[in-house]
Parts: sequence; structure tokens; C-alpha cells
Amino acid sequence: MEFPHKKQYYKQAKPILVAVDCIIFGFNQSTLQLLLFKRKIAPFLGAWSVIGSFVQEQESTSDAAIRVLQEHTGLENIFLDPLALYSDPERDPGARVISQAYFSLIHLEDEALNKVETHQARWFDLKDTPSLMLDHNIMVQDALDKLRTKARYSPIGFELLPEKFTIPQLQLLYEAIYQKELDRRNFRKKILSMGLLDKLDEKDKSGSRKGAFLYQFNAENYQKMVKEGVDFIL
Amino acid sequence: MEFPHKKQYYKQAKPILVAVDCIIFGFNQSTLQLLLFKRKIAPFLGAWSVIGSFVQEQESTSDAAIRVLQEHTGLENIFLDPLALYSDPERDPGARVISQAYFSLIHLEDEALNKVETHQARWFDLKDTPSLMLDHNIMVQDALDKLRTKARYSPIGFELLPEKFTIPQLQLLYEAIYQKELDRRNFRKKILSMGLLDKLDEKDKSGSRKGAFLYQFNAENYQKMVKEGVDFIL
DNA sequence: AAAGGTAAGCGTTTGTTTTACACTTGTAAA
DNA sequence: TTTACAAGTGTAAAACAAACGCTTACCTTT
Repeated sequence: MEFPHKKQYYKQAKPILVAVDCIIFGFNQSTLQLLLFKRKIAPFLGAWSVIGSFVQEQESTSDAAIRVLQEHTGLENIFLDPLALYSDPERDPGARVISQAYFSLIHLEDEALNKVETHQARWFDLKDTPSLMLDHNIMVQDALDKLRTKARYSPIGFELLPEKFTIPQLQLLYEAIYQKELDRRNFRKKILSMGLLDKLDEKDKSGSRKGAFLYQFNAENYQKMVKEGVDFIL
Repeated sequence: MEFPHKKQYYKQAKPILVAVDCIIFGFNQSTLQLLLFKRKIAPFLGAWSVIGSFVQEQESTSDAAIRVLQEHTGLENIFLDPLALYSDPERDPGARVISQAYFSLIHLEDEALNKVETHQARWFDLKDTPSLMLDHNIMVQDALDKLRTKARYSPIGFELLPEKFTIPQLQLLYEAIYQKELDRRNFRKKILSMGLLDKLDEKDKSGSRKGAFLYQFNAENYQKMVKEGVDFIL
């Protein structure tokens, strides 16, 4: 079916500015980090905010989110999860703007750290986050809630760690997400029983004299589990 | 802070038409039902679609969803859960329109049934759903997936049943959602152990000679559970 | 008035998962 | 070669889930 004259339909409706905002979490040693940058346009010029942009005419909101992440941080191939649409008519005093928020988790390796810093973005320890403009504080809180929920039924941890990681590292991450301590032995047992980790021959000795074996996430098995509808509750 | 001249900001950005669509599920005896209506504007005049509308200048998307549900069905005080934002530039050949979908569950009592039918909307058995316009088929599928997921960690069942209901009724509902049979005795045990049901003195004798006791959902206990972070996995 | 049929409701047994906690191992530094 | 310390293994008790047999209430049929 062809619609050569798009403009003829929906004349009575009033268009609205649409933006995307990305709440990006990273994990470093034992703390969650949040990616922020200094706003470059008025109003709120110079205020801290999460990374965002307006949605252009020929892109979906997820395309826009991918684009803006690339523009502001140089990062690519990052998985973005829709968080919520923020649409209060009064949320932005600059204009009627609705914003689709996305959230994402990334490996905090040296590369990611450096790329980001050369693009006017900055990592903050989640506990030292400055006050953000507009409703961005709420977005971050919502993203945290969603992160915790999501961590219960999806192997989210692996998105936040480097390709090779140790079990104690993985545990620290879950402890940071849930904000509570877990039993070392039970954690190991449970996570290994899922069959999602491939043990490597290498050890990481940065954490102890003995050193801890490195593991890799087995994405193939994970796909199988998802297909079979298996739960991933930690 | 005052911004008397809203128009001066964000000049470079291009506004987009924003719509809401509501995927409304009901439950009747033992089958899930879907609320649809015949579209009244071009393009796709006369096609079956879920209930929707454009978002107006001074309302949030959730306000718009509540409004449109009221306008099309006469129903009020319905809980609407955000589903997803559909933003593909090509999704509507009539214009660039993005749509925030909501989904909701309602009690299928006589009142709701009748109200709806006098407002040009119609209930379909989920299995007999006609093909829908645009991406509405996808929305319905996404809503179903979300319904199943949500049913795992939230006492969603109670939204779909009348105020007073029997345990066998509740079980039929869960069986319709999960599409599989559950053990009568274990279901009863588990659901009662949660402390979310208040037993009444009345019986409903429509289903059997013996009759089944009616129960009510205890919203207060549920709030407590949510606050304490307890899971509700069925 | 008694017998029969049927869904509602209750309890027990068995197997699995979670929790709690004690002990052993490997390695760099003293 | 001893020490310190995180990494890693094992096990018993408790809680939970799955499977399934039996009893109860009440209408219908005879």
C-alpha cells in the first residue's frame, strides 16, 4: 500500500519534540559507576545530565540512543534496554519535550574509560553523583530499580564485567547491585550450576596471593536457556 | 526558574506526532479476551485495531491513555502499565508517528462488558483475534509476553477477576495465562500461604454442587510484601 | 429417603533446592 | 620455612516443590 501524501492524514494532531536519554552504568572493582556529561545547550547550559539528544526524522528512538552514545562516548555495540518514557508536559521548561530513556551496562576497561573521557563525558561513583537537571535524577533512580529487578531473571552481570573475570569479581558486582553481602560458597555453587561459565586455565592474581581462576560467559548456553524458558534467579 | 519564551530553545529539533495505544485484556470464565475497535479515521478506516489516540499538548502519555480508555469504553480507574514505545520511522504510512503502548487487565463483569459494547469497542477471544492494522499485532504479542512475565512476580491475577472469586477460578486464570495445567492442591496451598487472600463466608455454587468458598484480595498485605521486597513467584 | 456423582478441599510422602557454616589449598611476602 | 589470606571444596539441616490419595459437601437421581 502506498501513501504518497503523508501530510494529508492526522492534521488535527499536534507534534511534540521527542528526545532520548541514556543512563549508562559501569562497574569498577567494587562500585557501580554512572556516566554523565556537561550539557552544551540552553537552558541548563553547563548542568550535569545523562547523555541525550533529540530524535531525528528518519530514526527510531533506539537508533537515536545508539547514535548519541556513539557521539558522546565513542562507544559502539552497546546493548541498550528501554527504561521508560517520560512525558509530563511540564518536565522541560524549555519546550514540550518527551523523552524515552534507555539504560545500559558496560565493561569498565581502560579502553572504555579513556574513550569516554576524551568525549566530554565523565564517570561518577554512583554514591557521589551530583544533582542532575530536569527529571534525570528520577531516571537514574528508575534505572537502578530496573537494574535490580532485571538482575533477578537475566544474567545481567556479564554485561558489566570484562570478557574474562573471576567468580569473586562477579560476586562483588552482584553485591553492589543488591547492596547486600552474599555467601561466597553458595554464590559460587549456584552460578556454576547454571552452566553459563567456561573455566579458563589462566588465573588472575591481582586479588590474592593464591589467585582466582578466570572464567568466560558462555553465550551459547545462555541462548539455549532463554529459548527453553528457564529462569535465571540469583 | 522561569522560561517565558519556550519557543526560543531547541529550534533545530523536529517535532513528531505522538500517540498512545492500549492493549486491554479481560478474563471470562476460562479464556483471555482482548478489547478491539474499528478505526474511524483514514488511513486504515474500518480496520480492527487496539484502542488509541494522539497525545495532546497538555497531557502526559499516561493521561492520554486514561482519557482514550474512558472515551472508547466508558471504563475508569483502570490500572495501565507502560508496555513499550514503538518508534520505527516507517511504522505508520500515514505520517511519522511514534506510539507509546500501555497494557491493562480488567475484570470482565457484566458492567464492563456492556459499557464497552455501547462504545463501539468489542471483546474478542484471544484465539479468534482478527488481523490488526499497523504494528498492532506485534503490540498484542509483546503485551502477552509481558503479561506472562509480570504474572511471575506480581499478583496480577487479582486485577483480572471480580472482587470476590473462588480459588478454582483464580487457578483457571493462571492456567489461561501460562497455557498449562496446574495441580489443584499445590496451587491452593501456595496461593493461600502467601497471605494475600481473605476467605469469606459465602460460597459460589455456579461451578459445582458443593460450591467453592469466595475470597477477596488483601491489598494491605500485598503492599507490605512489596515494601519488604518479597518475591511473588507462582 | 437413600444412593450416586462431582468438584472442592485437606494431608502426606518424596525429592530438590537453599542456607549456614567448617575445613583445605595455593602462593607471595616476611 | 613460616605466615597470612583469599580461593576453593564439602556437608548437614531446613525449607520448599511436586506428585498424588483420600474425604467432604451438596445437588441430582431413583
